Amino acid sequence: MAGSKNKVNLLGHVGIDPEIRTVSNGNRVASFSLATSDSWRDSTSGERVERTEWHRIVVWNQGLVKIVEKFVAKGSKIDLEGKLRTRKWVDNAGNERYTTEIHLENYAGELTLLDAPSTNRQSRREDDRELVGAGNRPPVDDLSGDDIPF
Amino acid sequence: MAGSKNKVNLLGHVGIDPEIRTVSNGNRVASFSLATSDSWRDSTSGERVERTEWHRIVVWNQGLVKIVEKFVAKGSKIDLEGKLRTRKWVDNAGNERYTTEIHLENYAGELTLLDAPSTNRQSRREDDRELVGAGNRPPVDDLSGDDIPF
Amino acid sequence: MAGSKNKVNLLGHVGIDPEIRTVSNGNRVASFSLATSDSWRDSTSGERVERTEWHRIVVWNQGLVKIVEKFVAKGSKIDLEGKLRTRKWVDNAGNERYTTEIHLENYAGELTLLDAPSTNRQSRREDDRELVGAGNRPPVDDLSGDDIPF
Amino acid sequence: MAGSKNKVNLLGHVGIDPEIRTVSNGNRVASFSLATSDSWRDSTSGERVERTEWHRIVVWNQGLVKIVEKFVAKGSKIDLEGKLRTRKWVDNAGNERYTTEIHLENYAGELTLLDAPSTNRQSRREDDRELVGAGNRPPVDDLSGDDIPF
DNA sequence: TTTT
DNA sequence: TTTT
Repeated sequence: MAGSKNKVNLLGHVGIDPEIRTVSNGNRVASFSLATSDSWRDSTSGERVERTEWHRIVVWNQGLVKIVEKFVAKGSKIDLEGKLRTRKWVDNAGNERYTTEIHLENYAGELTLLDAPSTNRQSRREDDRELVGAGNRPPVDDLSGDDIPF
Repeated sequence: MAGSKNKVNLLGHVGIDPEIRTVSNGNRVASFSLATSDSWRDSTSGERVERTEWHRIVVWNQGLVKIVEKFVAKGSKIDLEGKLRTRKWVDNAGNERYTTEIHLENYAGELTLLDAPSTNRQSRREDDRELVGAGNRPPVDDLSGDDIPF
Repeated sequence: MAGSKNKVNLLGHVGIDPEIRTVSNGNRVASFSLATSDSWRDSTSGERVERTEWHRIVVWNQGLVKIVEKFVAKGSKIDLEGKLRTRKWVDNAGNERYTTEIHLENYAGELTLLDAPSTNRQSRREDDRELVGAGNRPPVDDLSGDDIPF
Repeated sequence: MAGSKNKVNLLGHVGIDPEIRTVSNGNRVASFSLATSDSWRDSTSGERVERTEWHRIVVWNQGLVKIVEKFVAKGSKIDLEGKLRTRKWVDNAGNERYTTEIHLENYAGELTLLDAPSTNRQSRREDDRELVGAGNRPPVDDLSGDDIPF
């Protein structure tokens, strides 16, 4: 309504079981990576080339979090609609960094399940936990309810 | 067609006069930043809050580059459709970084001009040039024609 | 969510001041026509051709109805997102007919105002009323609340 | 580009094997019906209600016609993007009628196959032919190349 | 990290 | 006329 529009529509495969956290206002937030792929014929070699693009998905809508929890797992094929959001964070060396994510805030038509995952949500959440403290990754937001826009 | 989809639709204002470069295969590439804004009522204070989101746009389609050159300038209101692409680059300190951009590769319906810019493309390209070598910014691609997918 | 998707995105000009009616459950419904245009170069004559397409818009969301009432008029440029719905009706001769409309049911991101209308909603509702009983037009729905899906 | 936009995105199931015709300029055109479904909880009875919406799809792009011919059949699940077009025709009684269709004119990203059809294009074209001359249906276009906009 |  |  603000004379502005910010929409992303992706259809692809989920790369890993979704991670679900609880933020300070008590809401739960689901996040996962989604792969889409482009393919084209190389103009010089004439051969078929394929490139995979990975997208970071963050689900804020509480109804959708429940659906993700129940039905989305590694390998799931889904169609989703969200908005782009670039977050600033500081890495271990004190450098400012930016990570662009796709945020799902509304319920209506933002997530379409296109097939059942191979392993129906028998999540490897335990294994994943190993990764959480690790490395130089963008931290997950732990915003208080105050400044969450949805 | 590959059972996959990667589409972004943005409507907003251009933040700076587009920069146009020539890449090694002779093609020209236009890039600029686009602002979209979200507004919502804060749940605790009840006050109206607004946040601006900046997006990095990269135009590969040669027909669209011409249109950008002629009609798009700082302040232009446009609607565009492209695809998400995250590029890896290395900053001055040798760290790997990632920048997510919106790429416009096709002509059909990917750019809609919604009003005339205030200063009709009297670009400040000279001033901009100062910035090019500078800082810790993601470098522009200078891909050879071989690995450009469009 | 039902493994199905039905979305329309139009950007164009409003052809006539919106008509607002009250349906039997007390809700108000706004409707108007929107024009979009295509242009292309004719392959044989080489001349530029343009065609205007008219779309019938029906706004069910109560918040959007208020916005339409205040800000949308003949000549307004808007971007909207809705879903296709084909309604069956019977004309004066007793023949079954079908009319396809774009329905706006949700608030989020379904209507973007792109400029102020020339005549800021000084509606010609009186004149329009003449047309209501007339002719062989698709009747407006006067559904009870029971079978309205939103 | 013309300051206008007309896009439809549907994801659903194909209702019948596509029909492919050759028009006067030698091009082939594929057409079929696609079903999408909406479901919601009735506000008075509290029961789940579902409604199916049928869409008439017309494929003009020659590359897409080949893909439809090979891979799309009754029951196929597909995602498509096209534009709305309302055609006027005259029924047997001499009355003007209108039919709204979704036209696919461009190749890029307009058709995504989401699963294999049950009966892999063993079309019932013979049976379908019975229907062709029949009834009070909107006639298929047999436009000369001159006035086809794509 | 996904999938075809 | 499809599908879940």
